[in-house]
Formats: sequence, C-alpha cells, structure tokens
Amino acid sequence: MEVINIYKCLCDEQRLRILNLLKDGPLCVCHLMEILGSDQVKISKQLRYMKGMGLIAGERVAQWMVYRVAETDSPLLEENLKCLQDCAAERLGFARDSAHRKSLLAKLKSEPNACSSAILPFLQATS
Amino acid sequence: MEVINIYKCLCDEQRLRILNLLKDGPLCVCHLMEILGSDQVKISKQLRYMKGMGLIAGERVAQWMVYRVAETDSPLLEENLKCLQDCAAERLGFARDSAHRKSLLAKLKSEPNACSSAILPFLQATS
DNA sequence: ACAGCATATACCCTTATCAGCATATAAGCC
DNA sequence: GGCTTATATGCTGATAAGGGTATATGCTGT
Repeated sequence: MEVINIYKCLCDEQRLRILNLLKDGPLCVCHLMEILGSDQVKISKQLRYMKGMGLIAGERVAQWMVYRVAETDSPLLEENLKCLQDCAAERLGFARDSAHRKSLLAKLKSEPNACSSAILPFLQATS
Repeated sequence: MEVINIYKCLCDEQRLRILNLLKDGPLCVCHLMEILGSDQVKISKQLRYMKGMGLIAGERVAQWMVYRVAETDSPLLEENLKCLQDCAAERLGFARDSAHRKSLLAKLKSEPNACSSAILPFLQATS
C-alpha cells in the first residue's frame, strides 16, 4: 500500500463513504448500492479503483462479491479512517451511512433470503 | 479546508515533500527549489494548487514569496503530517529534505546576503 | 526609465479521473 | 441450454492534473 495511492483513494467523497462502511466489516456490492443510494456501475468502478490501489480486497461468494478493507493495511489508512470520524463525519454523513448499514444487516438477519443466507457468514467474519 | 481538498493535496509526492518542509516553518520559493532540486515552475504550480485548496498561504517579502502552512489548519492535516513522519519518511526522503532545510537556513544566517537579511525575520516567525 | 532577479501565469500536450450508456461475464435456477 | 440476478468491463466524452517552454509580473537598484 503506497502512501500516494492511499491518498488517491481518500480524495473522493464516495470512496470515503465506502471505506467508512467497510472499516466496520465486509459488505457486498448490492448493500453498498443501497446504503449509498448509488448505481451499480459507479460503485463497481470505485471498488475496482481501490482494489487496484491495494486498499480493499474482494471475494466471490456465490453470485455476490464481498469486499473488505485489505488485511495488509497501513497505519496511515487506519489513522485516517479513525480521524475522519471526528473531522468529516457530519460533512459526509457517515453517521447516516453507518446507521443505514446497521439496519440493513439487521433486516438481513431477521428476514433470511438467498442473499442473506449465503453471505451473512462472510459479513460476520469481521464486524 | 475541505476534507477532500486536503487529500487532493496529499496525493502528490512533491506536494507531500513541500508540506513536510513547511510544517517546520515558512520557506520561500527559491529555498524549496534548492531543497527539492526541482525547477521554479513546478514548485510555483504546486504552491498555487495548495494555496487554492487553502492548505498554505503566501506572503510577499520584497521580491520573494514566503509560504507557510495556513493558520486555519484542520486536525486532519495535522494528523497526517504527523503520521507521515513514521509512515513515509523513509520512502519520500523526508529526513534528507529536513536536513537540507536545516543546513540551508544555517548558511543563510552565517552568510548574510540580500535575500537572507530580508526574509530571515519572516522565516523565524514559526520555526 | 532600464536592467536584473524572483515568482507567477499562459499555452500546449499528455495522461488520469469520472460519469453515462451499453454490453460482457459469472453463478444460480428452471 | 435458456433465463435471471449480481457484478464487471468497454467505449465515449468531459474535466482535471502534470510536465515543458515561453512569457508576464513585481520588486529592487541604478
């Protein structure tokens, strides 16, 4: 994880929101779409960008892709994700996103369907 | 100072080196040129970029321009400059740059010339 | 006013990002 | 094998960044 590449990922609002969500645990593309209220292509491209930079990793689970913050993460990234909680949370709506993530995961647990039963084990790995 | 703009400034190696130097005190363009071993236009453009983003401020002193990290700095920028000391110092040659800065300022003090006598008071304001 | 130094800006070109739209791949189900 | 869902990629156009060269501006000293 190159210093410059970390910052390149951090200088986009949508990527910051994605990282803020993933830092609490893995998510799949469809969840990110729902939480961010964005479309599939945009999300996929941002994920590819960050994967190329080494910040995140993706793993296929049946027809879904589960993304997580890369294991080999640097203190720099960690520090920033932490610091952003205080510096940018309001500005970027982190609280709203995180709450949305929580309720979405709760719904997945209480109303099982194909998706939830396949990927829930993977989501719980970290969060 | 917008979060995104801070990161935009941080995602270039030369700008990181400049910020690392300025965090220890103001410098003028000619010093940055010498320390970074870069040409005037490149430095000037990076300075303008960062000034536009609100990270640094410049002040004219006679025919020189003295740049410093903007007063209204955010905890995010401060944290990063601190963290970079550990995370990127070696990779980006911060130690070399800082040593170069130190010796250059020492020379300015011991061998007064037009430049040094004009701007030294401004440099000492912070460092 | 002129010359000289320090710095900034304009212009051109190349490359990187980003969005929007269409299409391809991959897995699961019938 | 077709159909559906989930995700990725390709293509195009727009905008931003970054390097290089030339030129403009601002200040100083004569």
